[in-house]
This record gives sequence, C-alpha cells and structure tokens, in this order.
Amino acid sequence: MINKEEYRTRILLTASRIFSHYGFKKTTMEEISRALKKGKSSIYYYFGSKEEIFEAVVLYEANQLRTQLRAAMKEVDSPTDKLRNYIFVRMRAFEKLSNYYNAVFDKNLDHYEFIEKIRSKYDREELAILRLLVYLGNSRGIFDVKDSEYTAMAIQTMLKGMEVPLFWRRREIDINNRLNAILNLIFDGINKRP
Amino acid sequence: MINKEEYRTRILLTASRIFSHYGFKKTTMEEISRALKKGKSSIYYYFGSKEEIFEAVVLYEANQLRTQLRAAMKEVDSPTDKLRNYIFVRMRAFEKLSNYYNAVFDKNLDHYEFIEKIRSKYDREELAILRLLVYLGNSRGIFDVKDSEYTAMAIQTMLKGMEVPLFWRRREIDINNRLNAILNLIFDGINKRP
DNA sequence: GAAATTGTAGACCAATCGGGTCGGAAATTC
DNA sequence: GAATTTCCGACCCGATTGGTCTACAATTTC
Repeated sequence: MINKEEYRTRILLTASRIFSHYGFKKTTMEEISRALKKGKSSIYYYFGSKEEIFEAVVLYEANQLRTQLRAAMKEVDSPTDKLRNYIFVRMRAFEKLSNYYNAVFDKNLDHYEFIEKIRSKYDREELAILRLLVYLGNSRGIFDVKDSEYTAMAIQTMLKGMEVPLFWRRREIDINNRLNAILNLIFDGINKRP
Repeated sequence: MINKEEYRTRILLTASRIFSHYGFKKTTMEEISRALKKGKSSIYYYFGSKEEIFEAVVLYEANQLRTQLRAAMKEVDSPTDKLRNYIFVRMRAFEKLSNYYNAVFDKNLDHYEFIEKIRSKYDREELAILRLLVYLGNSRGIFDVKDSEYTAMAIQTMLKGMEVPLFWRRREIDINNRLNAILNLIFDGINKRP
C-alpha cells in the first residue's frame, strides 16, 4: 500500500459493496476485513469505527450519484430529456441504495442525524437543478410554467413521494411503470399544449 | 388459520424470501416472525428450529425449480430448444439461490450434509433429463452422439463448472455471455455437421 | 358452559457474536 | 538498526439471538 488515503478508499469501496447488500447492521467488521484479506483490527488503523466507515461510504455514494446525474444530463440537450434522464438516474440510484436506508431506519437513530444532514444538503442541490431545468425549458419555449421555484419544488415532492414505497415495500415489477407514469404526468402537465 | 400445514407454508414462503436475500446466518427468527406479524415463539409452534425452516425452504425451492424446468422444456418442441431452455432456467435459478449457498458454506457444516443429500438426488434427476434430451435429439437425427449417458454427464459437468464462479465470485456482466458461450460450445460440438 | 385443544406471546436464559482495544510482531523507512 | 508505519491475534464485554417455558387467549369438543 502506497499511502493511507488510498487504502482508506479501498476499504470504503469494499465496505460499500457489502453494506449495499446487507445493510449497516448485518454487515460485520470481520466480513469487511475478510473481503480485504486483512485482520479485523487492521481496519481500525484506517477508520475509527464501523460508523465512520459507513459515513464515508454514504458521502462517497452521494458524490458518485452527483457525478452520474451530471453525466446523464450532459448526455442530452433538450430540457425535457435532461429532466427525464435526471429522474431516471435518480430513482435508479435510490432503488439501489434502499438497503442503506433499511439499515439506518432499523433502530439506530444515531446515524439518522448524519444522514439527514447529507440529505438536506442534497435536497437543496436537487432543487437548484430542477429549478434550472424548468427555467431552461421555459425560456426555450418548451415548458410553460409561471413560477420555476415552486414548480421545481412540486417535482421534487413527487420524486420524494416515489421513494417511500420504494424503500418500505418490495415491488420489482411496477417501478418502471410508475416512473414512466410520473414522467408522463410531469410532462403532460408541463408541456405547452400545441 | 384453517390448518397447521397451511400456516407452515406461509412461514416457509416468508422465510424463503428473507433467507434468499440475507442468507441463513444473517436471517434472524425475530425477523421472520416480525414479517409474519407474529411473536417469535409462535413460530416454534410450527417449526422445531431455524434449521428446520431452512430445510423446508430448500426442499420447497428444489421442487419449485423442478416445476420451472418442466415448464420451460414443455414450452418448446425441438430437443435443441428444450436443452437451451433447460440450461437457461437452471443457471438463472442457481444464480438466484447463490445466497443460500453463501449461507451454507459459511461455516456450519451441519447443513452441508443435508444440502448434499438433496443435491445428489437432484443431480440424478438432472442426468436423467439430459440423457433423455440427448437421446431424443439423437433419434430425431438432430444430434449425433455415440453415447447418450456419457454425453449427458459431460454436459452436466459443464453446468456444474459454471456454478463455481457464479457462487464464489461476483460478476454481473458476463454471466449471459458465458451462458451463451457454453450453449454454443455444446451445440457446435453436438450438432450434426451438414 | 366446562374441559380440552390449539394457538400466541412475553419473560427469560445460555451461548455466541461482534465492535472495539491492546500489546506487540512484521514490514518499511530512514 | 532504530524509528515508524502497518498489521494482527487475543481478549473484553455488552448486545444479539436461537430456543424454552409458562401463562393465557381463542377455539373446539363434549
């Protein structure tokens, strides 16, 4: 290992994989260390606690998501497509991350606060993006909304609404359908009628 | 609940879902009972132990697989397609069941024996099916093999070979490719050259 | 409607698990 | 070869968990 930071990242990536599958509680330090072919105590040389690893993972995943979203939006040009891509990538990501949430909401309210902090920061970012997209579409004459701010908030509310059944109940089939329905709703309510 | 057997099945189905996700060890009785909205001790009225539930689940899944395989083979007519369908369904099933195996191989060699018993019985069934398919294709003039028995065994060996990386390493991407490669290999080596 | 049976669950127990510590052994650096 | 960095086996101790037991609903039987 060349330096400490690099190894921290390696641990983080491994832990992330296991966390995302089993959730926080069911993932053991022994497991993480075994996957890294290291002794359990060695991990403690790089991270102070299991929670610390978890926080690092969440932070990492948040940045990861940010990058993905940026890429997905860059991929297309029209505000419609940008918004569509944004929503798809976002929901897919949350779907994948549902195990983290299961873990967090399990009992330990300690993490809850931490997650909420990241969450609220992320919410603000998201709102800004949505606002921009709505504004952009509006000024290009594709959308027709009075107030970008509140429309953006409304969209965000819908997205948040979709998270709940995603995390708390297990449906595999209709996620895509529901996503498309949401998208149709948004666009049919937002597109300028010809 | 009308009768005991029916409730046993309900428990079994619920447990199956949780086992398949978390594996034997990480699944707790409390979890199973909570999912059933029952007290933990109530479960022990229907099953003697966690292992007993696990065994019932494995048995159930084995029968499930049997049914699926039968259906997949009935779906098509030519021996080629039957064999192709058989292999696809089989490998997909094993992929899904990998968590059970992870659980079993974890440490507890107690289960190992039980699983091996089911396994060997299943292996014999599988061999019979493969033998029949090869024989069928042969007699229809589609295949051209000398010895159905040994050819069937060879195919089974290949299938078993595919299980290993499936369970022990985590690849998502190339499973399909490898499956197709295996199929091509089997058929190109088996089809009568025109 | 009493008695027996079937089903449920809370309190509890013993064993194991698992996060975390510590002292010191390897390995690496200087 | 001393100092520093990295690693780990052994241990600690509180939490978890499979399983038991008893009391007690609910239902069925008589």
